[in-house]
Amino acid sequence: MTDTAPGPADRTTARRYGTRPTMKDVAARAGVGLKTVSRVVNGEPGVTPDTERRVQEAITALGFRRNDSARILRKGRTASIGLVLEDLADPFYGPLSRAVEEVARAHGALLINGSSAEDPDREQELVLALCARRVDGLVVIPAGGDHRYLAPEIAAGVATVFVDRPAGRIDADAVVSDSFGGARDAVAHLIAHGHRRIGFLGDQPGIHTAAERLRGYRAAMAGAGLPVDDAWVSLGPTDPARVRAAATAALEAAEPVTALFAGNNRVTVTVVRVLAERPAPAPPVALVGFDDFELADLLSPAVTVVAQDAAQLGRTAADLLFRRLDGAGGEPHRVVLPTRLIPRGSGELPPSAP
Amino acid sequence: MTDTAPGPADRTTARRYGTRPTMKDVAARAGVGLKTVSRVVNGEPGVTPDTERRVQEAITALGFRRNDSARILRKGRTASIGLVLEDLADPFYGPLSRAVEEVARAHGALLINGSSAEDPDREQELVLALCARRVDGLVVIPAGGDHRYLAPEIAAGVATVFVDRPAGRIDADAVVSDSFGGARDAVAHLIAHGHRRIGFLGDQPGIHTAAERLRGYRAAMAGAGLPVDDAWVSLGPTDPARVRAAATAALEAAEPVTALFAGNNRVTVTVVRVLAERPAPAPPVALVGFDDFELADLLSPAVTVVAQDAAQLGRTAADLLFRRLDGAGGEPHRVVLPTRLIPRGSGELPPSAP
DNA sequence: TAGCCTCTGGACAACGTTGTCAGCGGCAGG
DNA sequence: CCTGCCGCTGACAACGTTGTCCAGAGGCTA
Repeated sequence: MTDTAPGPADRTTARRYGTRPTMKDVAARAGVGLKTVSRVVNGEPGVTPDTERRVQEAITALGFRRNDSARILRKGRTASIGLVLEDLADPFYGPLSRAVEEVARAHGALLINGSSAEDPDREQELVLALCARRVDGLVVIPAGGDHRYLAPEIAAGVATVFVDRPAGRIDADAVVSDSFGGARDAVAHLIAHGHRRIGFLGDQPGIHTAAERLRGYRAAMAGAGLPVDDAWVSLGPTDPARVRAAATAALEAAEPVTALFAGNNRVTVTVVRVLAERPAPAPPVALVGFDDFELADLLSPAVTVVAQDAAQLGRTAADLLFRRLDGAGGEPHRVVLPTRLIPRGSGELPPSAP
Repeated sequence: MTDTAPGPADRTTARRYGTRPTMKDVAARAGVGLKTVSRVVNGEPGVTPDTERRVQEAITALGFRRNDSARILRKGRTASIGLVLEDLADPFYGPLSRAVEEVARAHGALLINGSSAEDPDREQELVLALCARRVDGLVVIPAGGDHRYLAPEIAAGVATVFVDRPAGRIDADAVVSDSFGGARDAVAHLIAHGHRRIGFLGDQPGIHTAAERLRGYRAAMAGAGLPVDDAWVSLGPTDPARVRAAATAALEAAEPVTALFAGNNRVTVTVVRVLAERPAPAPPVALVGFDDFELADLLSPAVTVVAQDAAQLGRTAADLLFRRLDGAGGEPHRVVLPTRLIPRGSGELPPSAP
């Protein structure tokens, strides 16, 4: 079958379509040995300028490009790292991914990435596929809560750093934001502006950051001696329909909230929409969102947020990863990056009814 | 050196840290042949349930994971595609990248991506690195204007599809939006609302889409018999400082513009800021932006845009790529996706002075 | 019981590269 | 003139997997 494929007329260089020249071909054409070609390609010393020139000519004439799969197989290092995140299309992960890429690039590595879509099975599938590719290291934003499946890989030498959320049921490096503290600050900010009935709309409770932010919310409320009505709190998927329903429920509860704390940027955006769409006589509702987002300052009112630096998160994780790859040992690190409250107006609205 | 590394005490399974078990190890432990392990790992038929069980046990006991580098070397296909774009952190490219990833996933392929940062050299470096990895196909958002360096790769069988902008100086598949038509519609819309002095702020003129949008702008102006003042038009990098300066220049020209057409989402966002910051007595200025963006509808005024579907762009390109990989031949395709004008208010403001 | 067929399992080469090692000149010193 | 060394080059094995091919066991038929 392959032999019957039409090839170029030139018998001496006849190759099937899709078959690339190898160092052997280059060596034959240049009239040198295989290893000499390897030396030239890798810039190793010990090659006469004349020989080198002949090899270079053969390389360009044949359009040779070194096959890195073979190189990787031989050398054992792939010069690539894997990044598993939730959704590349989420504006929170774009900058994070880019930051990881830049660090990788500085270390001469390529980035292979995949979206888990917040599905633990898909996360595992992706991670193991990356391990099979023998990536040198992994940066993982966990979707699942159990990463014991990674233990053999880590033991085998795949450096792994978790970002945004810690690993589940194994001890591993992690770089996270201070979700608890940020959430507590956000809610305390609302309380300081006179609110007593504050709602919390968050991501799925299984997600570590969501749970931490809920904990921060409860801590702030408890700290101020305020009760929390079940109708004010809702955790779940961040699709607009669910968030809309949850926001509406909190706003129309028997004891309606006068302020909302949104657990991440997806939720915040939907809440902004809900608040903007309320019919005219509705009283203004205060809002603080976790995660900054573009144009938050140009909405009216501008949206007060607890900002975390996604790029910094990615950079820190990647730096840690490469330090591990360079041989840094020691116990797993847990790095916690601070968050920053940015008051812009929406969080400073007074409660509409006492 | 390697032999002096501390290893586990168990001599029978002693391996250097970082060395993984191979099929040979599994075969030895299970007491079967190498090929039998291969059969089990790949789910090939012809293995008794009992043998299969023994092999599976050995696999889990040793923590074996197939080395895909070796597999790739042997099989010739990598089941991975490369995506080279400008900046993963740009909200336009996130969804595009995700869409490409989903299509790749449906075909069992991984996605390796890299950001060119709009630097032609970096683009070439990335593309060639991906070719050396023997990706099966490439999706490229070109930064440079000359892709002749890719010709040997394409000839060697690397399927390549360009997205968002066509390839330069080679004939290749491309999937683009109708920049010219979209821009013409946008400007025509402003003209229909009474504007006669309309500015255009675009990306660098070397970028195909920027040039096309400029052409659309000029076509619409010429079509309405309107003159274009040089002070109204500015193309260049999209960093906020430059865009601010350009916008200010157009707004404070001898003949100030009453409307602005922004050439992409980065520019639009900065223009929105500039307009929002103008001191009170300043007359309102109409605005239409190329590219939709999140929350555009919630600004005041809401921003009228020419929307292009980034995800659709990516999906279409990836579909085309995999069709090529599945053997679809024929001349290079040029797919042009339509744009859609979404009136929201900012484009419908009347000119402030006749 | 001989012969044939099926089914399972294993030996071996090959993929394209790099590391090791040995050979072959030429040149300087004795 | 011989010895030893050095600079350049190439032969060969190995990396871990898969495809090809063959051997042996066992069951069936004649």
